[in-house]
Amino acid sequence: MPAIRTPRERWVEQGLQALAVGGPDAVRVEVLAKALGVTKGGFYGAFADRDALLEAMLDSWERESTDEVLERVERAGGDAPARIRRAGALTFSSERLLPIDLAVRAWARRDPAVAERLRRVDDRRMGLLRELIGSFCTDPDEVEARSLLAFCLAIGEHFLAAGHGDRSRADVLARASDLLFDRPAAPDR
Amino acid sequence: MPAIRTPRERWVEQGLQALAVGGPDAVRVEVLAKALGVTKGGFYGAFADRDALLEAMLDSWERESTDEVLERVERAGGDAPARIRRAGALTFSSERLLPIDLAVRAWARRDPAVAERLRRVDDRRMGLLRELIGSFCTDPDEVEARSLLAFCLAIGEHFLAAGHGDRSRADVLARASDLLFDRPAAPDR
DNA sequence: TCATCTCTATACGGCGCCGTACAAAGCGGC
DNA sequence: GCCGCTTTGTACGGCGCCGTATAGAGATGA
Repeated sequence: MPAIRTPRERWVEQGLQALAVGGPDAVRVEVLAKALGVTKGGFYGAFADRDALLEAMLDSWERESTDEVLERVERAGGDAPARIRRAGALTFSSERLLPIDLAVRAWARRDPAVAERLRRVDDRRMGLLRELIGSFCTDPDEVEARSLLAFCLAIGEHFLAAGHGDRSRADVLARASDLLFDRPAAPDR
Repeated sequence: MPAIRTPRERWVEQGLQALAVGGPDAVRVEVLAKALGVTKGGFYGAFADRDALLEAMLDSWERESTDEVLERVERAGGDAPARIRRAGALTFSSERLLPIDLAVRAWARRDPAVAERLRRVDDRRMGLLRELIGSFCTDPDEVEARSLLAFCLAIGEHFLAAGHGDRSRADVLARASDLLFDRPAAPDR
C-alpha cells in the first residue's frame, strides 16, 4: 500500500487558500495541482469531482471556525469576557481564517447551500457575542443591537475602503469597540 | 447610418446585473449577449475587449453611486440630516445599487484598481456620515467611531447570516441605528 | 429604388479547464 | 529482489469562453 503523496487535506487546504485569494471561481483543479507540484491525476481518486472538493472545503472551514476555535478557547481558560474576546480574536485576527471567512461571506450571497452553512457558524458566534454583551447590558433588545453592531464592525470593516483622515483605522476601531463593549447601558430615553 | 441596436450602456447595464448576481467572474461577453438577445458580434465594436467593459461598468457604478445620488438628494431638499439619510437610503435600500455595491466590495478585495475606486466612493459617503453625526455629537473621535459603526452596519448587515431569535433583522437594525444616531454623546467616562 | 455605410450574425482558431482512460511508477509484503 | 497494490503522470475528448474575420442585414440619403 503506497504512501498517499497528496491526501485530501492537502487539496482542501490549497483550495481554501485559492478561495481566500480569488473566490470560489478561482478554485480550479488543475491550478491547485500545479500549486501542489503534482498533476490532477490523483485528484479524482480523492474526490468525485470539483464540487466534492468545494463541499470538503466548506466542511473543513466550518469545523475549524467553530469547534476548533471553541476548543482552543476552553483550553486557554480565563473568565467569560476574556474567553469570548479570545474567540473573536482567533477568528477575525487570524491571517489564515479571516480571508477565508470573508470569501465565504461573499460566496454565500450567491449560493444558498453556502449561506446555510454560514448561518450555522454565525449563529454560534452571535451567541457568544450576546453572552459577552449581556454580562454588562441588561436590556435584551439593546444586547441584540450591540451584538449586531459588533459583528458588523468585525466583518464590515474589511469591506470598507474609506480612510479616516489623520486617524488610523485601528484607532477608530478601538474607539468604536469602546462604544459597544465598555460603556454602560443607556438609561431610559 | 443604421440605428445602434445595442449601445454601450446596454452592455454596461447587463454587465452590472451579472456582476451583482455572480461577481466579476460571471461577466462573460457571450453570456451577456445571450441575455440581451443578440450575439457578441456587436460587442467588439463598442468595447476593445472584456476588460474595457469592466472598466466602463465601474465608471458607470461610480458615477451613479456618487454624483447621481447627491444630485437627486439635493433636488429633494430637506434639512441636513434628512438629506443625508436620504442619500443612505438611495444607496443601501436600492434594489439596483445595493447588490452591485456589495459585489464591488468583494471584488475590491482582490483587485487593487477596484479597491481604489471603492475608496473614492466610500470617502464621500463617510464624509456625509461625519456631517450627519457631527451635528449632534461633539467629540471628533467619537464622531469618527460612530460613522464607522454606521457604515459597517449598513454594509456588514448583508454579509451576516445570523438570526435574532424572535426578533426580525429589521427590528434589530432599527435599535442599532438608534444607538448610533439618536442617542446623546456619552458623558466623560 | 438603390448605393452605402454601419452594425450584427456566423464561423473560426485558440485557450483553459473538467472529467476519463490507461499506462507508468513507487511502496508494502513475501 | 519480485509481485501486487494504490497513487500519479499523460493523453484525450468535450465544453465554454475570448477575440478576429468576413459576410449579411438594415437604415439613411440621394
